Amino acid sequence: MIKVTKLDLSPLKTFGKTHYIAEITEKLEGEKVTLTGWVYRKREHGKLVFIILRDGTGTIQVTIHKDKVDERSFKDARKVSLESAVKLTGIVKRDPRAPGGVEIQATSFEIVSLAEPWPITKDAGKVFLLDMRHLHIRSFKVRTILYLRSEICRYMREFLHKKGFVEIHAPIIITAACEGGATLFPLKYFGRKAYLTQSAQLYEEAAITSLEKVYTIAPGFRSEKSRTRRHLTEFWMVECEIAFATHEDIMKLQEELVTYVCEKIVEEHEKELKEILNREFKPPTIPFERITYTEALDLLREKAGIELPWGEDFGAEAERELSKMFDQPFFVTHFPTVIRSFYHQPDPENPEVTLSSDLMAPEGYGELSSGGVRISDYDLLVKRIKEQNLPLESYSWYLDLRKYGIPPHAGFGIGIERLTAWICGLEHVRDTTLFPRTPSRVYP
RNA sequence: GCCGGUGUAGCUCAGCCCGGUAGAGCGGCGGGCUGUUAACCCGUAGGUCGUGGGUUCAAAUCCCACCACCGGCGCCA
Repeated sequence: MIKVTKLDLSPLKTFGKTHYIAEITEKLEGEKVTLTGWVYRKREHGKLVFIILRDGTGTIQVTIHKDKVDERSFKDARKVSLESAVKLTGIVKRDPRAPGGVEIQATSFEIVSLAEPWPITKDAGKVFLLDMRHLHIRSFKVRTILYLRSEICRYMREFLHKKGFVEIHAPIIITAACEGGATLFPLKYFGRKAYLTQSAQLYEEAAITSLEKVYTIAPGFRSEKSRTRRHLTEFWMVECEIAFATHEDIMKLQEELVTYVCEKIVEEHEKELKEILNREFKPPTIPFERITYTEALDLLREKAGIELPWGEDFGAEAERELSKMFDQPFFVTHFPTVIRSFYHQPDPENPEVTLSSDLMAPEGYGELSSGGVRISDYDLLVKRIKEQNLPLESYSWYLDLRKYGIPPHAGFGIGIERLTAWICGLEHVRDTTLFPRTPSRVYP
């Protein structure tokens, strides 16, 4: 039997129910309870019908004997189809034959909403399940992932508020690229060109001059035909930006944040992780190892036989191999200036590299976050924008910030789907989303 | 955008090489069963074989084109 953990079930009970399934224990033996939910399994045995009832908190076996309920209840129980919404009343009974040792012996049973034959069967393939995503999200596996994603976000907010961060909401509709290179989704905006944002970062850089430490949990959009298990066209990030911060400051913050989230997940949800997602997960310990980009190239050459010229970004294989060399998250720092976005601050000691870092997950999961120090100097920023052939006029307000007292500042963005996929041990980031968006899928 | 693969019943697939009346399992529907654990037993319905063209007496099968999707690469969170 499945039971969720750490969910406060007391505050809201509706529709006449007396309990949620997770609350039904041996201690309630003999008590009369009313439950609502969905038919998860059904087995008919003539005068006896077994129903495994599911609600948002778990499952429990219900027995409906012909002789112990009224005629209409028994008729409903025989007729009811999988995933129909139902309401029932019965007595809690201990019975070793029941899964979990406790069952409900129904005294009445009522169909609230009769379902058509359920299209999802044990043979369903992954494409079909995505087509049926609106129905498949009822499964315990999907439910658990979506729930843990919610918890991951809650823990991130919890942590950031403890650290004095202010949550802001940056615009989703924008007029210019946040970074060069990546393609934006265009849209019509009353006769003008506008786009969907790919990052809140530039707006956060404005916000820190008011609120000092800000973060946002928001979607980003990339119109790239990426066909990988790490990309979606619509994805969510937690992005932090801090005034008067150094590169080391944001790396420390990231390792504390990620560790906090992982510890809380294991502390409060290890059972679901193990039993439903089959995931053995150990929270990382601080500090995370830091290696420079140049050291990473050496490691790849020595340990994986992958030879990359200095100044070239890691490919998928290199990133995966590097990721497998560690057993907990680690930072790769000081990426070459030529492969980083225009806003990254070059290292004053060696302008060939930037004060930037990617946080990498172990086990082949690869990049979780990307961050660094932003350029505060007006002239340098103009130079970098020109070097990357970006339209200067698009960035005029962003450049303007550099004229009006912007301090040294730094920030980072963590991919929520990637973090969730790593913690839950999933193969594909799309499995962490309610309705994934990929180049080939905008429906359902 | 590039490389590889797949497309046949509601679902998962076989049949294709070697052309000759379209198959299985699961699910559905009808019936039976008072202890099942994604029960079991009996019966039954269900198909423009991705689309278009070609070869042939005959095409799911051979040829050509196109489309859709999957896996990987590139791009990145």
